[in-house]
Amino acid sequence: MTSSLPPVSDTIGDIQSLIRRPTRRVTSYDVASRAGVSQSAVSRCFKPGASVSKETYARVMKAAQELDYTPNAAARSLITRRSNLVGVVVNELAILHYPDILTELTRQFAERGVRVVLFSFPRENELDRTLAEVWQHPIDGAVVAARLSAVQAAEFDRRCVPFVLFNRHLRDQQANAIVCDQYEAARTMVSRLAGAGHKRFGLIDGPADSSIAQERRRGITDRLRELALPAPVVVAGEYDYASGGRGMRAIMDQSGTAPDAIICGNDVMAIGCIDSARHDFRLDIPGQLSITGFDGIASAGWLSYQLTTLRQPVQPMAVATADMLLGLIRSNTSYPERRVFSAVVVEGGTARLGPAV
Amino acid sequence: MTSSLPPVSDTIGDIQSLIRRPTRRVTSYDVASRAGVSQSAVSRCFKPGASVSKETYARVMKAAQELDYTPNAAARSLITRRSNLVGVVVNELAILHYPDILTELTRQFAERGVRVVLFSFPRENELDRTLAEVWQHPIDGAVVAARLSAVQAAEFDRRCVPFVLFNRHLRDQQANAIVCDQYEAARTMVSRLAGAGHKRFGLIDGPADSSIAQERRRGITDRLRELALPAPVVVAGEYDYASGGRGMRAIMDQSGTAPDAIICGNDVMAIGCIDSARHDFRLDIPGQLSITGFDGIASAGWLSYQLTTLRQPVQPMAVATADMLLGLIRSNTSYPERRVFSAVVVEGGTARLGPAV
DNA sequence: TTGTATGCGTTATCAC
DNA sequence: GTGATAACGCATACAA
Repeated sequence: MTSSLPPVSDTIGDIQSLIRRPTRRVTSYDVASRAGVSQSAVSRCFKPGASVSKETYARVMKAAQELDYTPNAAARSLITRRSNLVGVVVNELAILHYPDILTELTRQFAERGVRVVLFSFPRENELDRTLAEVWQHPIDGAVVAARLSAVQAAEFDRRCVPFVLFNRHLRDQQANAIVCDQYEAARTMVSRLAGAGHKRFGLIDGPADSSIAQERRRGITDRLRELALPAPVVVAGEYDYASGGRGMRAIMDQSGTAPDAIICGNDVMAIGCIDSARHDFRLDIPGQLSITGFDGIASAGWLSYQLTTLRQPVQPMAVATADMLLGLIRSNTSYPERRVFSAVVVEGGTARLGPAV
Repeated sequence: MTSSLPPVSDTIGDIQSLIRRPTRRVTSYDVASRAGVSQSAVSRCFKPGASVSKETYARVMKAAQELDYTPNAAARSLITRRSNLVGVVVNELAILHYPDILTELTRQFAERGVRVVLFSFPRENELDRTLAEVWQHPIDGAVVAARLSAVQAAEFDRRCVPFVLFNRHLRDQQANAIVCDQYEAARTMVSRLAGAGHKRFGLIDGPADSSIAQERRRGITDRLRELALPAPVVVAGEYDYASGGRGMRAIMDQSGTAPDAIICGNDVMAIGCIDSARHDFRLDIPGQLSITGFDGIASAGWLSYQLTTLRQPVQPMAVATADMLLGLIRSNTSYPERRVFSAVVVEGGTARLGPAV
């Protein structure tokens, strides 16, 4: 054991720990010399399907443990061209309002030996800056839950970074995507509400730059038209709690009276809408007014709300996302595919619904 | 331009995009030959404070843009020993119940040119497995929002991975940490409640393995004792919504009647507690019962709750965390320091409080 | 300022 | 099964 090797163990609370020693990193050579084998033997021991004899393996592992050796990730990925890291590009608001998605994606990737690097951006128009960051980091692929332009998508291809869109489409272009069918979900909700006799609808819409909001809105208006019901009163929202209350008041302002039902672009706004309907207008929900949301977040189930909503199957979608992205990374080929999941009606207590068809 | 260079541009929707070409990556050599300079010149152009002539820089950047060149992160970090990646080790539940922390940390690190790799774990006893993952990845440091044992902390030191504890302590040992003073916060809340005349207290405690819960509990019992008030009725909770309702019912079971005030280990449980108090027991909050929480999450402010709670200064804490960790990474030295922030009382509408001292 | 040469710590390709 | 040896793509010391 030469003196250039780092100490094997360290006393806890040692004075040395105050000043971090510029200790040389433990490399596979250190392990090799300690175990009395070649460096390549050490390398093989850390590769899953390699051919090493039992005893060599044992000696190497013993030495490795004594030295606290872990293969250098940078060196490894330099040669394997794999970092076992994937980027997740997502709006900050999405994390705050719907953390389930990030949590589930992280879990699914982790179960497959891959870690998530978070690229959150505050506003959709800062996406370019965020993407510039993405290229600087050693990721094998990316999950993109953001409105990607054709140019931005092309850059992923040029840089050979496979990606899967999460709940987004690419206009006029194929791309791998995992989506929940927002259009169908919206139509379903309208049908169920209409089935219970609701005729006059309000809509607290999501942000203009949200493609999800657009699809939900389109589904609502299309279905209402088919049912020969009047077009909804639409007011703008920003997906946050305050937007729900503002939207409720705006609808009352415009209509003078409450509609039969208000469909909100997401659960958080629906909750804000309920609170405003109850506190500001003393309305009985769902007696005088039905209110529904989209997403199926945890707080939608709280007793004070028991929101009637459409739950996105987050877990299956995350599984599909991880499988698809890792498939792309491993196979290197891509036949663009969209996997479409359906939302599930949560029959809460904030809306009168007709029977499921 | 030799044929081995990747194509500069690509037609969108091209059939080639269906089968991802195993194109060679663009390296600094490609840029160098295109710009007619040496590889090291290219390298220097991508280093902030390097000495390069205006024209060389311009030619290199032009070539780089034409080729879509980005320095290979793995190769760079192999030599610089920096990945510009930090790990965040955190419980999944924390993300779901309090996503603000992760969002704010990610934002603060991003503003400093560093990205976050997420290491979430489902249960505290799976931390070891998660830490094993941490060593496999090229991170420059870590934020640890988990109960670290002395052995686990020592491993960070041995592996020369600087870390900052977030809202945790290390028993009998110094470590860098950013914390919110939970003990003080708990005492403050008791004082304010006692100041309004509350005498009989209930506590819906956090999980046994949560050090935050322990401190909050200790603050509560200590302050009650000092005020010569009876010890609180304590029931266990798991930090989730259901625990709040269960806790409320358990307290009623044990006491037969409602106490004057129930302090909940976090906001989510407080919300569950409020819902149960109102729905199950028809209690007026805060008329018949005061209920308080901890954290200051977004939904605590919703009209249906307007929870009286203690807000953790998440943003300043995240700033401090980023500054401290990056300082440790850059300086390589460490004089263990704790930066302690105070929680702020949010005078909501779910508790009668005495005057602030 | 610029180019040459070297090394970072692995994995992969060979002979043996 | 094992050990030399050659990449991987960059940053940097040093010479020019």
